[in-house]
Amino acid sequence: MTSQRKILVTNALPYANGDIHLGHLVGYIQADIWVRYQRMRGHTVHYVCADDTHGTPVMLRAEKEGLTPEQLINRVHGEHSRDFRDFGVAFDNYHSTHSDENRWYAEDIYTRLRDGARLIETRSIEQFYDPVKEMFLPDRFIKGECPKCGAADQYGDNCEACGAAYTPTELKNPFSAVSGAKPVLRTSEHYFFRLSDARAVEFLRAWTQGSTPDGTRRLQQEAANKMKEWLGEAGENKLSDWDISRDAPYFGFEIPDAPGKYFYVWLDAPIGYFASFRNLASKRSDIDVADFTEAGPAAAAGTELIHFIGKDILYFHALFWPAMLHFAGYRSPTQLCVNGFLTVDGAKMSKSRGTFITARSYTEQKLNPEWLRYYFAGKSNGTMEDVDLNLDDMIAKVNSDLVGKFVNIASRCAGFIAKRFDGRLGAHDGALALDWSVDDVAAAYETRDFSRALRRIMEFADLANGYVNDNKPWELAKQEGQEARLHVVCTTALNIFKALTGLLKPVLPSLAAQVESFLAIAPLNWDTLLAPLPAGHTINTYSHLMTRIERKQVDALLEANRESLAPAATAAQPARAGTGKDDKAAHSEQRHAQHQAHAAATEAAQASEFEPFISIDDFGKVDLRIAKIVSAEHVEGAAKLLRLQLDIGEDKPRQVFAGIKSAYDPATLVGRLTVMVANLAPRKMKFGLSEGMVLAASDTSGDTPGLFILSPDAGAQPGMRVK
RNA sequence: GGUGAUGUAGCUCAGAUGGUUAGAGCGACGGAUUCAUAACCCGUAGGUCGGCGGUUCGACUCCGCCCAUCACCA
Repeated sequence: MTSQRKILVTNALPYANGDIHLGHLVGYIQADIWVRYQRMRGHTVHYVCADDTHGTPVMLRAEKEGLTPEQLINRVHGEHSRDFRDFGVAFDNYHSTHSDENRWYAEDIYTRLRDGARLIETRSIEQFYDPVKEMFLPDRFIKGECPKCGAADQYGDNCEACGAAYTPTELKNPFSAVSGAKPVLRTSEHYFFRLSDARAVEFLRAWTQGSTPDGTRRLQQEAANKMKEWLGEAGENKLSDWDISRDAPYFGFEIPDAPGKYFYVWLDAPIGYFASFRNLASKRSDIDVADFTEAGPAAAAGTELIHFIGKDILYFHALFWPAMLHFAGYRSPTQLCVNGFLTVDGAKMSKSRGTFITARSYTEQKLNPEWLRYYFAGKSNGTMEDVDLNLDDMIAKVNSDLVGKFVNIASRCAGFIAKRFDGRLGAHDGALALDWSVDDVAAAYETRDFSRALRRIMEFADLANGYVNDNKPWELAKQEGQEARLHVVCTTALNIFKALTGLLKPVLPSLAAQVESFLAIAPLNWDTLLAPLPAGHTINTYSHLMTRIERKQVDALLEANRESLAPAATAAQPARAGTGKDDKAAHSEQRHAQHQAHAAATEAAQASEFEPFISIDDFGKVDLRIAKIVSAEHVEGAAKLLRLQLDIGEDKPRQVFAGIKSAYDPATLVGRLTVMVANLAPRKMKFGLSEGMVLAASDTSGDTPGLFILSPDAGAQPGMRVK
């Protein structure tokens, strides 16, 4: 650690479709803090990112807005750049995957994989094609009825009603979410990266479990375990080849020697790291790109490549990406730093609750970005655990730590220095040497356990306030002959304040800059932060460094992000027609932003209160019957199910599995009358055939617990039709 | 359904390799203080460490089962 490190740090590329929100910022802020810390230690860090611009969702969204994809991604690039800048996320370069550099790298890596490692092959696959729109449809753009449970309006990859996974070709009555047309099966030649090749599997097994040169794990323990799961035991081969091509029309790069075939967006997305870096190097004279990107030179130069990503895209960064690089002769990543998702007040971000908070709304509501940086840092411990944004906690934490403790030190001493000593500092109190052991703060920063770092730093802050309290400068100021002592006490407190500022600087760069200006000092680094300022040094006039968060500001923020139920309902409508915001999710359900956006869309659909009208004929299709519960019993091995035998006036009772175990003791159910759907398609379950469904009420939002089955009034008989 | 993670005071979280009365910050309450945007300082109360069982002289810490939450996979 004594020698100077040379590190290329990247953040996951946000997709050029949609705003940056607080969920994104968790990972960016963590990376930015780490980068700033490394620089304070004197290491060389190049910190790059870019917009991820390719793929069907961007193409369709641009079309919908009447723009070319280039126009759309240019606009979004501006928005994203500004959002990151506002939150102090200071990339050296923020580029785009739709760039010459990226095309060059994508083609180079591809051809090396094809001609060198011979890991590319083509295969014919059958895929749904939209004859109206004249394009092949990604899984998420095909909807239909679930082949397992028959639920309507399900996506092409899995059913949200029963959770079943399947391929789009298994859907019943499929339709294109783009045009509504009935898709037809068409054969197309696709290009595959042969991840299942023994060389790739062997390489990944070693790579994922490996360590960085200084001995830390390349992947966090949890991530490494997950990879073991995906890779399987030695000898096993659980990886399948990766389809890296898409047919025209597609917004992306055409594959060399393959007219009409385009690189799948996830092929060129991580390559964007290199593209952005190369673009940076083209503007600077001090960077040798090969030292960071090519296997031989990188090893010789001892450079590091560190990716900060969300756990949703671990798969891409721990399997495809390192394998692509390695077998194309590029250097593979040194380390992956994986962060969890953001929840707000313990729940997924929600548009109806206003907790799907965009970066822009945060700054527009005049909240201080460093509040959020401090709070996120306090919740970051270097693991893949989800981070919860508890708004009340954030208010308390920021107000108490930053304003009450930290800023207060300067605030309570600066006046004396200005008024009594003309802004000149005195001697430092020998009784309070700044011989703090900041090594554990350093170690905490290094391992991205920012929460631990902040705890230690706040202990130092308590020390300072205790010192001021014990020495009572306000009394010294009134006493004859205590001028010198007053001078020492206030100077010492400000020296402590300076040290604290240095320690907090990676987290609070803007506040630190204000303090550096106030104290009239050069930018703080790790080696200078503890040294007391020399006696006689003149500081500037103190002005308030940070205000408190007020509850009403947070409420206004939530209000600004809240989608009322009415718009949420209308938003859900076009989603059914396939032109709504679910487009976003189509890019890849694995993606962080999309993942959360999709969760919000789902939630919005649920919050939409009622489904659109159906006709009486539609209702007539549902055969509801009064059923008598003949028997009820637990099902061995099932967590939620009860096995019911229901008499509906037929020869023999129907067997139905009902997910009501949590709410009902089987013994109390026997003999009861309830209502069942008698013509629901039978469903084969692990425990046997389920021949219907009993009706039960519950609050789908989960706010009100409980599950309540229906009962008819007295007099109803088993088998009676309900309508 | 499978796999993994998590479950510690009202809230947010710490608690190496098992060992006397389980910690911090915030909040609450009481006191002190007035330099500081009611901040700061001192103190008090609060937890059967998700539940049950096991291993052990001894478990929050190890093992098993169960419950809850979350994630991934199917």
